[in-house]
Amino acid sequence: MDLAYNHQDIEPKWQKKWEDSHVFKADNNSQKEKKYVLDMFPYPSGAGLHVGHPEGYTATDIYCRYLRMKGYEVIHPMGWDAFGLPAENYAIQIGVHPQKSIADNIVNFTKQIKSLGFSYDWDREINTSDPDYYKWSQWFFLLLYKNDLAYKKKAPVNWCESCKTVLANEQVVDGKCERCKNEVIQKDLEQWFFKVTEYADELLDGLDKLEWSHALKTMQKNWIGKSEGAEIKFQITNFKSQINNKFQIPNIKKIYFATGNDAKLKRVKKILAKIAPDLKVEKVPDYVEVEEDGKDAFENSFKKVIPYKGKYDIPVISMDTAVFFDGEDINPLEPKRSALKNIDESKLSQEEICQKMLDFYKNIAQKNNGQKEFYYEDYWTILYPDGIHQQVKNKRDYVLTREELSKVDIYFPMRSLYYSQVTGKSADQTNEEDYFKEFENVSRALKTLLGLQKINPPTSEEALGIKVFTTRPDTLYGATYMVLAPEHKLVQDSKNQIENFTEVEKYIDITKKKSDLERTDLNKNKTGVELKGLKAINPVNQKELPIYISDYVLASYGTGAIMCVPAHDQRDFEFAQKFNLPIIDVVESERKTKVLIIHGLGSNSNENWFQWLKKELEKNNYEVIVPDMPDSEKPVLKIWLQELEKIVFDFTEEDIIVSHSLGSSAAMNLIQKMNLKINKLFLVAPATEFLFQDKGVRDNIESASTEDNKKFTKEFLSAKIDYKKIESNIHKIYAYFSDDDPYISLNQKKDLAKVLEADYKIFKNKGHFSDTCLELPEIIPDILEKIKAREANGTMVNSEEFDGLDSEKAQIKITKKAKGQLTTQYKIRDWLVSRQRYWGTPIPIVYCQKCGTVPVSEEDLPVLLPEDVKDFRPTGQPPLASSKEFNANVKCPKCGTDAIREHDTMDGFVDNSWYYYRYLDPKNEKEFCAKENIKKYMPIDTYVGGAEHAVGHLIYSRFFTKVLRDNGYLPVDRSLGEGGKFDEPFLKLINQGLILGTDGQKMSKSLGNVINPDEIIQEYGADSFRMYEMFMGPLEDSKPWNIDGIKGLRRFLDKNWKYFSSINYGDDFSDQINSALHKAIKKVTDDIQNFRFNTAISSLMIYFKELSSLDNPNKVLVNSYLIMLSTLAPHICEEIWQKLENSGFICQQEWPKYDEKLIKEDKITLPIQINGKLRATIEVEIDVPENDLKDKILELENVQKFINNEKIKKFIYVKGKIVNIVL
RNA sequence: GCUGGAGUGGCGGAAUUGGUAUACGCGAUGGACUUAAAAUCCAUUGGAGGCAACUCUGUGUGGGUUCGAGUCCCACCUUCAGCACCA
Repeated sequence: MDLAYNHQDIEPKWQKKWEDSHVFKADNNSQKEKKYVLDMFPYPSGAGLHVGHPEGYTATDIYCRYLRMKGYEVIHPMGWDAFGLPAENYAIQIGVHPQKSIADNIVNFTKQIKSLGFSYDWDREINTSDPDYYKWSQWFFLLLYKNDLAYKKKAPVNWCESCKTVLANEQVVDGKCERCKNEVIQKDLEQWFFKVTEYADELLDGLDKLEWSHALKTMQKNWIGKSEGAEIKFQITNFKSQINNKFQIPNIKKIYFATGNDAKLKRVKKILAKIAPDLKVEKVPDYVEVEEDGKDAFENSFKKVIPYKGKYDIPVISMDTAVFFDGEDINPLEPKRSALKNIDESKLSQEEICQKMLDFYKNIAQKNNGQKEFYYEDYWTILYPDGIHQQVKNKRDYVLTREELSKVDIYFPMRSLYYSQVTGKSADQTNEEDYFKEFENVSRALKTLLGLQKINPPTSEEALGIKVFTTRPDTLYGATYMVLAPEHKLVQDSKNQIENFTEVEKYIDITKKKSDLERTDLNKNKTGVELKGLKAINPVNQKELPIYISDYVLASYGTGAIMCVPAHDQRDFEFAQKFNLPIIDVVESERKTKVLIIHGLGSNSNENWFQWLKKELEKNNYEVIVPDMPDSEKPVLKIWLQELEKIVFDFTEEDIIVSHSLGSSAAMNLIQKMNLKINKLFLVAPATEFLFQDKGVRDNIESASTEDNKKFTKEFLSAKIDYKKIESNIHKIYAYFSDDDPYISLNQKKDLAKVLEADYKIFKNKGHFSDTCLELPEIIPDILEKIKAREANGTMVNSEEFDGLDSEKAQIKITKKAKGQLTTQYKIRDWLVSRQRYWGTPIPIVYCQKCGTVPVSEEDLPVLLPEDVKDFRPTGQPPLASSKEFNANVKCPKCGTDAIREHDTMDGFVDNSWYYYRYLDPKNEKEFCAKENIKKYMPIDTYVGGAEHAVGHLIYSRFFTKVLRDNGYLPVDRSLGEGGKFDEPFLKLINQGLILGTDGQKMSKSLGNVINPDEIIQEYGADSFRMYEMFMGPLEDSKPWNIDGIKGLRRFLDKNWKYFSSINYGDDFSDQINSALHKAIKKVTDDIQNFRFNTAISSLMIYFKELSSLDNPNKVLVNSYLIMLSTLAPHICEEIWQKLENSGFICQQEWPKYDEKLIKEDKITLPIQINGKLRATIEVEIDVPENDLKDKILELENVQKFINNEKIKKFIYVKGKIVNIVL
């Protein structure tokens, strides 16, 4: 055997041998139990591998090698997340095509990764930028599209007019473009989204069953951001809706309206004339009224329509007008005919009838197990130019089931087209003015109809008004105004109603220009504009509320509008202060606010204005404490503070301290010492250390005080005060001075007020606020002044019949009264997947003149990314628009006419949301992955990667997996019992920590502290490198790189090499070393299973130290050890294994087992404590009984010494652990 | 501001979950080998005191629970990460 350990020979040699023998190949047909261990695949950047990458890879590699030895079929693949911006930016900079640069980078990465000896199954390598791969990314897009989970909508983006491009948030600096310094605007652009929000609740609940770190789970929880609350609608007074939106109608030129009712026709025509003047609306010429004779007629007509749907591909539109049951009309607008006919409707408002109807309806649905829903249907068809029509009408007693409804393309309620929700009358009887009041509903329905989009049926409650979401419906009586997001639809819709619209528009413009940073940076400084001319009505007390717009309300959360309760919400409070809006308390604390009054030198509780103030405040329900301070003629600060601490120990941020003269100094010392956090501090003629900075004042004190006074005052005031701390602990400080105060100069007043940021008042002729000052009325409003919102729960006040109720209990009751609904809101947004970039997966959509947005059919996938794009620079057009190849010969998959391709590509996160499925079947041309392979290997048992993907990749992947589940692509999971489907891709997830630079900072090019692994592997070898990275500390922690550390591990391997070069298998064996071996096996096995490699290594070192004292060690002692070590340092162990003339690969050996009996020691060193301090130890049998032990211990010299003839109170003996003698 | 982590020698970090604090490694100091250096081997290494046996002290700070606390509870300080007007 060679004397020198030469890693440069050994490592490549074994890497080749492993590869040639396919030892790490995962067999899809294996009968062994599987383990899927996955690393987050890297983006192959030009910079190459960085010491952070191999940390996670080494951990999984050790774990996989262990699992294989344990007899599992381990799948452990590697691939490339190759699409992404850096390659494209590189292309812009250097001019190398991304295809080329990525291919080069992959070669380099592969070389680097392979040099570390990882046990990947390279046959499964994937590359997301490979057409064979992204074909299936496109397939996923179509899957989502089919499920209504992919949609296109306008979204605001940062747009630079001069560069003609979308900018990322980081590229916007001070509201200006980073490059050209032009102003950046918020522009609405059509973007593709994935509806992650649909699964928000499930993504949240699913977290519970995952073995992820607590930190990561809470991160996802926060990101999803569920909050429970209520949706409440505020009606708007004097609102006249304006028609100011003209819709683009791309592919419908004429509509036939099938009706016998001329009033309806007239109404529709009128609306369409305004929103789509070019569209022709006609009555179906050969229209025949269908008899109103019940179910059969409707069903027949319904059936007649369906074939047309297939034949001409006509969208069939169904409209709900009322709810029916068993032939009984329960249309609330026609109550006489309804199921509610026995209710005396004359006493009920329309809304109340609606509520009754809804309850009635829910009741029925419940009786039917929710299976059936009941709709009364009117029926429409719309026709393409010169197309065919069919129409069914007015089947008043038909019960339409959900299945039937599903045959219809578009469904939406359109009651308002027929019945006015304002007047309750039918179309024929409603005058035009009333009916335009409902324009909102009607035009929306028509817009949907003409745009051929599916929408959710609006609820019957959704008439005019502002809907808000609130988590505090209990505070509804305290709402004093409303705020809309500047982007709120109502603002534009009520343009003509708003008297100050120019001002409003200006504000909207300004907020559009604000970058996100600006919007949040200035978040204390609230801005906004009132919408003059509009008022909202509080649904519980009918009070009129002003409406504002402000950018502190986000359009993208909740309903984009809020009710504002300044008394109980800090943000609303700040806004209300600024705009002078009323603040009404509706939730009161159960505890009285406390006020402590501290008197000054030589004074007491009865003097001056204190008792007066006490009485005044008690009238206002405050609890006032005025203590007599001890020895007030000769005050000692320490003693005062002791007294005061007893009083303020339970003070909260609600409470107040009023202090006078020397008492102010005591108050500040008290606050500082106790770190007391209170609401307000009043400093009345405060005597502080400032006093002595002015000679004039010093003289004044000299002359006015007795000798005793002087001495004590000086002492009292000499304590240092940390004004900054006091200022930060108190919400507001008030300072009162008098112009003729003999002790305090004007300068001090200013200095003190400034340093404390206090509100200060200067009174006339109040002296030192002592003898002459009997009352101080000015203090009352300051004490009563509200300076922050009280957000806690409590008891209801000012809330009519709810007064006295617990605020939490009032939530549901008040919501009910407001006719609101309990709802849930999420912070998570739909996932914007469009990128106006080249290097990504093309979105498989075409736009057809006739058919609109059409998905590319599956058999035409992949839509290839063209190679003839030369210029990647953003020009306003996405790069794909400039490709000839890409845009030639595009036909509509539906009608075959010319069409235009979607030019945006997809976010790279789409590609990597499903890659772990592709590994299971990387070459499959028919499916993204064969079902049986999913069944064999999913879900992933262990997933290791960086925490930076906590909320992106990990949420999106979970989302994709849930979509697959809902579409039947996931097989039953054995571990979840019969019929159980797995729907979480990553059961256990481990985030490796960062490896920091030697300076303890994050590695970055600019800091020049990046460590290149190549050189280190070159010098010390992959085995040393792997072991060092694992030995640095817990995998999940961040820790700095230290080159000296690796030397220690190299030293350890050198010692191993040297030792195993010098020995032969022999007979050296003892119970002691055998016990050590079994201990090591147990520890290493446990540690590897729990990814605690640092301690595994340390126990191997400890064992090796013992082993290496044997000249001819027993074979088991050596081989068990080598097998364990080989997971960490595979190359050197293979080499030693071979040199010791063992057969086969060490990586294919069986993992050693341990015997619990051999680990147990019969003798231990028992520590002996006296009064909890270690005083002696004793060698004993492990389970020696107390009786045998006690005397022995008491005889020990050191024990005797410490007991020192004292009585033993207690003798505690924990078997096998410790003895503690209590004296 | 909110949420979640983390604070242990000169450094990276251990501590069987409440039972001898500082395992293992690095560094440092002393010694051996060497003409010398490197490498290697041996010894020492939390702080203070003592010739020594040994004693006191010590896990961010201050309290508490316990026979016993790095570990549990309360408050605070520092630090890292994520979110950030989410109604």
